[in-house]
Amino acid sequence: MTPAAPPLLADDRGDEESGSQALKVQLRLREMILAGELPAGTRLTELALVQRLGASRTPIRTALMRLEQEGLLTPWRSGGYAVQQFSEDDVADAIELRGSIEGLAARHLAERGVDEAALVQARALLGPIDAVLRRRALDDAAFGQYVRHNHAFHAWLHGCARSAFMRRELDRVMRMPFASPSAFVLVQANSPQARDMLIVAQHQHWQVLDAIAQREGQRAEALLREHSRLAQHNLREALRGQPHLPGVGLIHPRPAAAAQPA
Amino acid sequence: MTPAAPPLLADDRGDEESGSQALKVQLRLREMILAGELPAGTRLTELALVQRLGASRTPIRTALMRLEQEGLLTPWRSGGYAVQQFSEDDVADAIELRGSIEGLAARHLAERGVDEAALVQARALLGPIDAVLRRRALDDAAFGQYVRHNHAFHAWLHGCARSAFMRRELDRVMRMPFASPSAFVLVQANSPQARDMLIVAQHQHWQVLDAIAQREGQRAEALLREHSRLAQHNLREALRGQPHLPGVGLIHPRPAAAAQPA
DNA sequence: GCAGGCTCTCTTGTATACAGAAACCAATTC
DNA sequence: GAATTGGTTTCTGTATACAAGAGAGCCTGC
Repeated sequence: MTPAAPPLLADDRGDEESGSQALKVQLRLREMILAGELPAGTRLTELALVQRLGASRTPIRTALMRLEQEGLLTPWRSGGYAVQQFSEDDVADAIELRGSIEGLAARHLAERGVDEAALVQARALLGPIDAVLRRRALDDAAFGQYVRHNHAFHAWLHGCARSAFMRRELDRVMRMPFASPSAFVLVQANSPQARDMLIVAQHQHWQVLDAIAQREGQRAEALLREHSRLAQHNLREALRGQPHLPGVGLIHPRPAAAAQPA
Repeated sequence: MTPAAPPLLADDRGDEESGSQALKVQLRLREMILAGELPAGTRLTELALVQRLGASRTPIRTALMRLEQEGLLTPWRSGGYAVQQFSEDDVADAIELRGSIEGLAARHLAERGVDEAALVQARALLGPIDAVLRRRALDDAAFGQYVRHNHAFHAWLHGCARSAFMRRELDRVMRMPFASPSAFVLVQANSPQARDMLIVAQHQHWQVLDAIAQREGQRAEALLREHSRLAQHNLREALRGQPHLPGVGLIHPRPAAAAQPA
């Protein structure tokens, strides 16, 4: 489909060969989970992972704790972890929560004001998206570019928060499984409405920026909440249409969750 | 002041003698940090903690990772951790974020409706607060009771969320340093306005419940956002008046943060 | 035939040894 | 006197051995 990275989740800097064992295990495990190699509900025991991944228990333990914090693993009643099972409600709530928090951040920005330099910077981030969308038909590369620039715009918004706390939380919310601003964008890359949806999204981007510049806090907040509803739509499409995409297998359409004994 | 637990943060079930080493270390470290025994910016090395706390490196490592996730520790550039430094903006944003997320949850409840049984349960939680506040003058025990019941009411709200994801996030937000619904309530326990503030807060509790019952989502959300502003007020009072309270020493009044070379 | 208890195994929790990397200090040289 | 460079120290990252707890399965007794 696209070059390399699975675009459903924000990729932390292209998977490098280097890095600590713990990081390698963390990335590999995440990959395995999202690829469906480890289905939801699977119990993960440290010893089994030692054999399977070739690292010792210590870095594996570290990686497991990180992935639990990330939300991909859930604690097992008697220690250890299992692959998290997501309901459709889980993902919908995650997306709405992301919209809420980003909306809060945008309202802050509007109410407190931002310097012209930051606005110029943001406009420079939206420009390339306009350029990409100017074409009538979009290929996979174009969608990849959209995802990348979209990510950069949201990252700009996050970076403008006044407190380190808020920046951390916004970062967290963007890393949540399936709640990333670009989640499921590629789902219907080849559908006829795909381009139209990006057109709408980009329009919202510009309006958010305008609201911030005009210091219309309420409007900025409402816009970002609405913005996240596009992701909701994409999620529903992904579940109905193409349940084979990476990560979608973790989402159980109807029942909340049943396989977790604790 | 009050019986045992430091009421600034949500206490996870009164500190038990039992439990794993990792848990004991985690609780002890948190206590030391909030007591000011480990001032903001202090670097924590594993080996030093081995000597100081008597546990081995493994559970100490675990506890440090947990406390980082909790937000009390921040990563040090070359591995390890330092005690997190909070700016006033950090705490203000944390409180507002809590209000936003709780507001979102309350709106969901109102829009989707809750069964009568849950409402009865909630009213049963607010009753005791009414009883406590009926007295003209409140002693420390009364404030302690308020904190406990207040916590229970917010926990009820959180427990009603439809998705496990939302419940997890609400739990998280209540555990964030200084953002707990009862944070800083005891700050001015002996001030003349203290009781009045609790009266207002309790009024808001009832209105939230009413809004949910009437399925007025927007009203429920606005009420909980406003509700969190009481905590904002208490925070400011705490910083101005009594900077010796547990945990307040971690909050640096003006500058965002300077001591973190990360 | 069923229930209770025992044992055995599997898994995590804990302790510790070893290696590599980074920071610090001091000495030496320009 | 300042800067650089070398060694030394300290710290985390990793591997692994040991212990304790839970759970399953089996055996025995009723």
